[in-house]
Amino acid sequence: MARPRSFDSGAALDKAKAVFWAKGYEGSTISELAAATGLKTGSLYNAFGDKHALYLKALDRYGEKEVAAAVAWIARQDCRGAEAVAGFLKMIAAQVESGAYSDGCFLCNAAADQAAHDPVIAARVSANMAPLRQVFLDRLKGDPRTAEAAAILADFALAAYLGMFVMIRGGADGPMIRRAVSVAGAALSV
Amino acid sequence: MARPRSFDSGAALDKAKAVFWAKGYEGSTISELAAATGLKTGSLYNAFGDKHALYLKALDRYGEKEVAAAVAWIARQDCRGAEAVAGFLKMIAAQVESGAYSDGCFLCNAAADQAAHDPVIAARVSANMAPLRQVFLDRLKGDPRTAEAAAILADFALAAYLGMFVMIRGGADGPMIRRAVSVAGAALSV
DNA sequence: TTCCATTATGATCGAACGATAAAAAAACAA
DNA sequence: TTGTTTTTTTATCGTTCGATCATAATGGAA
Repeated sequence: MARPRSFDSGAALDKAKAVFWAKGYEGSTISELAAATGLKTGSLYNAFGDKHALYLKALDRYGEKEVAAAVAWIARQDCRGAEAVAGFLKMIAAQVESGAYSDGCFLCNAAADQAAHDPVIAARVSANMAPLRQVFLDRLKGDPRTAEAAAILADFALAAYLGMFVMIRGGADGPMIRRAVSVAGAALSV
Repeated sequence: MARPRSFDSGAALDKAKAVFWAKGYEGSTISELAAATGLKTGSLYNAFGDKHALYLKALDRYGEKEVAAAVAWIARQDCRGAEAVAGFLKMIAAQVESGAYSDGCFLCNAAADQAAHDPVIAARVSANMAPLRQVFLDRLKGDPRTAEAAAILADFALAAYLGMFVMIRGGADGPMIRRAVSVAGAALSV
C-alpha cells in the first residue's frame, strides 16, 4: 500500500559502483553518482543512504559480482591448484592487453585510497577480498603440500594480484604485466 | 633587494607530501596543507602554485628522498643481485611489522588513486618509480642471466613491491606480508 | 473510488572547497 | 633613510560540495 520504486536498485548500484571504481571515493560527487544512476539526489539518498553508505554497498556489490565471478572461474578450472591460480593471473593479464580493467580492481583501489583512514571501509575491503584469498588457499592446498606452505603461497598470490592491478592502473603496458605474471605463476608451481 | 622567504620550502614540501601521502589528492584540502606546513594559503600558492602543482612537487620530492634512499640501499648491498632485491623486500616487510609504512608507498597510492584520470600525474608517478625498477634491473642483470630474464624478474619485483604496499595499506598484518615476501624473494633467485 | 504510505521531483540549504586580491610587513640596495 | 620588490597576512571571492525539505506524483489497500 505504497508507491513502488520505479527503478532497478541493483542496476543503479552497478552504475554507482562504476563511478566509485573509476574515480575513488573523494573523487566521486553526488551529482556524478546521480547522473550515472539516472536518479535525482533525493531518490539516491532515499534508496541507499548517504555517500558513505552507498560506497559500502558498492564495495559489497563488487564482492558479489566481480569477486564472486573470479572465485567461480578459479574453482572450476580442471587442473592442479597452482596452475589454476597462475592461470587466473594470466587470464587477467591477457584481458588487460585487450583493454579491459583500465580502472584496476575496485577493492585494490579502495585499499590504497580510503582504507587507511576509515576502519569501516577497511573492514569491508578485507571482507570482500577474503573469498579470493580463500579460493587461492583451497586450490593451493589441493596440491600435495602442507597447509602452511599453501598459506604462504596464497598470500603471495594475493600480493601479485594486487601489484598487477596497481601497475595496470598506473599505466603499465601489457608486456610488463605479462612478464610480472609469468614469474608469479612460476613461483606458485614450485 | 626583496623580502626573503621566511620558511624552509623544502621542509614545507615534506609536510605537504606527508598530507598527500596519507590522505590522497582529493582527500587533502588546502586548509590541511596550510595547517601542516604552517603557511597561510596565500604563501602556499605563492611558493608552490595551485594544489595540482603542489601535488606534482610532492611526488617529485618523494622520488628524490624516499625512492632515492631505497635505490641507494639496494645498490650498496654486497651480495648477489637477486639477494639484494629480495633483501630489500624483506627489509620493508620487517619495518612494516615495527609499525612503519602504515600509509603505504606514496607513488603506489597515487597510481591507484589519481593516475588513471590524470595523464600528467601518471607520467610523474612513472618517472619517479623508474629508478626503482632500474636498480632492480641493474642488480638482476649482474647475476649470470640474460637481459631479458632480468627484465622479467624486475617487472615481477615491482609488482610484488606494489602488491605488498597495497596489502599494508589495506591493513594486512605482518605475517601476511612476510609470507608474501618470502615467496617473492625465492622467485627472484631461481 | 477514496485513502494513504511511499517514491520522485525540484529547489535550496549551510558548509567547505580551491583560489585570489588588497593591504601590511619585511629586507636589501642605493 | 628612502625606495623597491617580494613575502606575509587577512579577508573574501564564486563555486561546488553533501545533504535535506516541501511538494507533487504514484499505485496498491480498503
